[in-house]
Amino acid sequence: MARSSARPKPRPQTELRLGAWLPYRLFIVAAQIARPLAAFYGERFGLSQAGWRILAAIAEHDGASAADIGRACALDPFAVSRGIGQLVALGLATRGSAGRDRRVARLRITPRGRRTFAEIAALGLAIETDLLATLTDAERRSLDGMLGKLEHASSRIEQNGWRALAQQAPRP
Amino acid sequence: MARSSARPKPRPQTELRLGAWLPYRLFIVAAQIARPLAAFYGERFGLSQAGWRILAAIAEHDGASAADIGRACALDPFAVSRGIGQLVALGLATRGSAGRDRRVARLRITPRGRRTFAEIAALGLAIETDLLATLTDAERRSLDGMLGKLEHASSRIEQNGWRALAQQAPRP
DNA sequence: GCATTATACTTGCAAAGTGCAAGCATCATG
DNA sequence: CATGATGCTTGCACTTTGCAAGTATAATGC
Repeated sequence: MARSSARPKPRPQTELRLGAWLPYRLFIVAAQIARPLAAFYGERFGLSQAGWRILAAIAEHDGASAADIGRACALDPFAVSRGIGQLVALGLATRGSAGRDRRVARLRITPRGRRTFAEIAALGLAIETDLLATLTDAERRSLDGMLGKLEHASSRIEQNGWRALAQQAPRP
Repeated sequence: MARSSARPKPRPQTELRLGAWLPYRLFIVAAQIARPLAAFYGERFGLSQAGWRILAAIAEHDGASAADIGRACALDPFAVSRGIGQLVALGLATRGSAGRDRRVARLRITPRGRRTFAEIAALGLAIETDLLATLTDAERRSLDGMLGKLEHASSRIEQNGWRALAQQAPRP
């Protein structure tokens, strides 16, 4: 534990207050945004969250494999497979075969899928614009870099698991 | 992507790329943090996410009612009731009755609950410290205000529902 | 006072989601 | 061409969630 002398360096908070705890605050924002959007694509198109994410992924990378998609939208192979099934059943995507290796799926978005995506994306962008509008210019400029760092750090945390964290946690 | 021109208006992004879309990025960070912590309190204490949140809430506001807790940690009454049941079953909290109105529950944390909370909180704070350590001083200073604004904006978005957003979304 | 309505929380059950073992088809290797 | 690896899918048990209905208590109206 690094204790710095003169200035208040990275605050070494000693108690955890839920409402002030960074992971909780991030979770709340993410959840509050996700719910109305999920209500929209759920009611309107019968899509699950996985379905929407995969649709966005193939809208961007048409012809991707299931593994590609899993990487692009942080879903495990089971969730990807089921989400694809949903998209195919709804007529928003088609399963094809990549030429060389016939094990890998080639996911193609249909015209209907593209229209559906555009409709959800419009709402999604409206939400993003709305959120960004509450920030100052300076905040908007710093947001991207901060999120990048947080993504990287949280990815590392997840990778290492809680046992690694238990080391650096002060003994209770 | 970020273009500094003469017109510094909020960028009107026209396409949605999942990996660059603010709600998705927030979700990923929140999920990547939540998973290892949930694995910890799940394996070690048999707590669910709701259980952990409620435990944190009563550690901070001992003697709160179920409704208070719901407000404090963004859970609906059903989830609160079940979470409390879990905490009581694990011996981490007790259900009592508030004097005046015997409908409202008075949730008290037990000594065991407090020790459990301290142990999880230690990990939680280690995670937070870890995350904050990747940011610059300036970023850390602006983070709190930004999260406050995002919390407020996302709360409003959820309150209004998707129908309100559909108005301001560009027609697809 | 006593019926009616409202509040605070709980319970039960069905639907949806998740995790994981096992399966199938295909490809790569010795 | 047998063996094992890979990419994806399916089945099944388990958990979580959403919601209707239930219980107990309090407040309100007549």
